[in-house]
Amino acid sequence: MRVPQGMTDPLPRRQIYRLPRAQRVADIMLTARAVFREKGYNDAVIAEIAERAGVVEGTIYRYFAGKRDLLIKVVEHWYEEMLTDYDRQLEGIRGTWNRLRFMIWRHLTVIHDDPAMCRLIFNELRSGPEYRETAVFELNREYTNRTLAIVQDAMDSGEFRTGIPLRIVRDMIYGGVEHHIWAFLRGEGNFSPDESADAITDIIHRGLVRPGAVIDRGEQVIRRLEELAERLERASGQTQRLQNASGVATEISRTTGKASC
Amino acid sequence: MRVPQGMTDPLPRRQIYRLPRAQRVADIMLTARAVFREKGYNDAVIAEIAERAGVVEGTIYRYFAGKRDLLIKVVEHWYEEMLTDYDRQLEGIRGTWNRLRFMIWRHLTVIHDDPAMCRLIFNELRSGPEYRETAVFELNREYTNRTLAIVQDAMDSGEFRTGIPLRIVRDMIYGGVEHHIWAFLRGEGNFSPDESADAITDIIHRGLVRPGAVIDRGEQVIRRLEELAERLERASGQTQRLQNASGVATEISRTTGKASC
DNA sequence: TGGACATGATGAGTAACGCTCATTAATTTT
DNA sequence: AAAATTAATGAGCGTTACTCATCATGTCCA
Repeated sequence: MRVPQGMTDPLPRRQIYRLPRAQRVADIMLTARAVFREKGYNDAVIAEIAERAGVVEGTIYRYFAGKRDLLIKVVEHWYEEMLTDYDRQLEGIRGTWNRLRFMIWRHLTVIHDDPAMCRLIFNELRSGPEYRETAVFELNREYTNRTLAIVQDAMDSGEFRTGIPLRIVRDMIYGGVEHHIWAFLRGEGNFSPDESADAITDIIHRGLVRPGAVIDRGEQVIRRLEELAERLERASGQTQRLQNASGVATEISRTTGKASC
Repeated sequence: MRVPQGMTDPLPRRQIYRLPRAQRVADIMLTARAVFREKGYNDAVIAEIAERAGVVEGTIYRYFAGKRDLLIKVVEHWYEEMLTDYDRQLEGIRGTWNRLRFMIWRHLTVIHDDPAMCRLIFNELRSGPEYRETAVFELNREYTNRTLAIVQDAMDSGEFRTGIPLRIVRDMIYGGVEHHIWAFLRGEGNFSPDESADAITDIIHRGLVRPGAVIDRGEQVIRRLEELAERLERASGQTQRLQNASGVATEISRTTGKASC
């Protein structure tokens, strides 16, 4: 037998609070961020986000096109927040090595401070087919371009040698960092942003910097021999070329020997 | 009105073929590989794999613990296949630069030849929590260790400076490659394994090689000329020339050695 | 003050999908 | 030929992202 239809408790539905759109969106995004952080994208459940945000599932779909859209918005918001003050900090740093080091260190530090969020970006967001339409993509582009500008400046001034595509430099830096922090992102082990930044900057810098002001004669000879070898390799298949190349090598090496030191 | 229960067609169930376990597993894995390649992990549907393999969903779960397990088995199989002949190829290459270049080039080539499969590894498999228990993880370890052994050898011989953690070198190489091929994996644009390998090897090598001042210049010249000789030998494809090339190298080294400081 | 209106919020319902298991039938053993 | 074994089936279940008809609340205006 049920409770008779008295005045009391005809509708067990709880009080509904209506909030302005902006407030609701902010609430949901904050909760979603927390849940995504804790569970990752796949294991995060919309129902839980809804409950913790104090709404019902349908409400979320009123403001977000779907789970994926929610992820994107959450990450974009975090990313924009994260990039604040970036340029101002960089402005205060002089010297190619220091500036490069700062960019690398900053990147490492962001990851170190919020691995869960970075995991979302690296593992989930960036795999998706819509990544290029994302604000994160565009912001990231600008961000890495700032690093490349440092390299370009150094090339222009003669400090770095030219001929290395900037794209490769970018890949080595950011790819290297990413690979480096991979285990940490998975919760295995730790790393020091300072030490890692030193090591990575070191390799990159040495890989790009022009050898000592005076290029000795030996270096010149070797370079020309190497170019020659490349040409021979490309045109290889002909045995008779080898003979020739060896002959040339011998001849030049004599010069080198004399001129080195 | 239904068909009366005559002798004809009482069970519309099709003929069931029972295959030996190994055969079934192979069939399913082959089909699964195709579907995963076409759709990616998330969009691949077990029902489709079953249908295309000529079985029913339940059959797949008889041989695989779940969708994830199926992915892992499929990728492991591909990976093992892919690593065949690896060591034998490397054995035939001399000189630090060339050996490094080969490792990088090989990696790039694998990706270039089967991007869909690599996408599965990079985006899906490696994100999962069970990656470290995977055979792919272990194989990958060995694979990268071979690269690090090359670097270590160069450090031992004095060709590379020491003090840079090998881990960082590994990160720069493999992270750099990965970042480099990212757009390609997403189906945006292309890349040349040859050119990319040259550029990446170049930065890494220069980043690690000991500056001329420390090691004596003559030694450096000799080493690089020796590498040159090796390259020329390979380019010619003639074994008998080896004698000749070695002779030249020796001769040069004598000259250089005398002249160096 | 009260009724109309716009819209925030609800929650029951749907489709898709991974996965399970009792049942069926092909194959082997006795 | 019967019994035992086990590959294979397919109906069904639980979960989860997502939809939509309905309801409730705050606002505006007569």
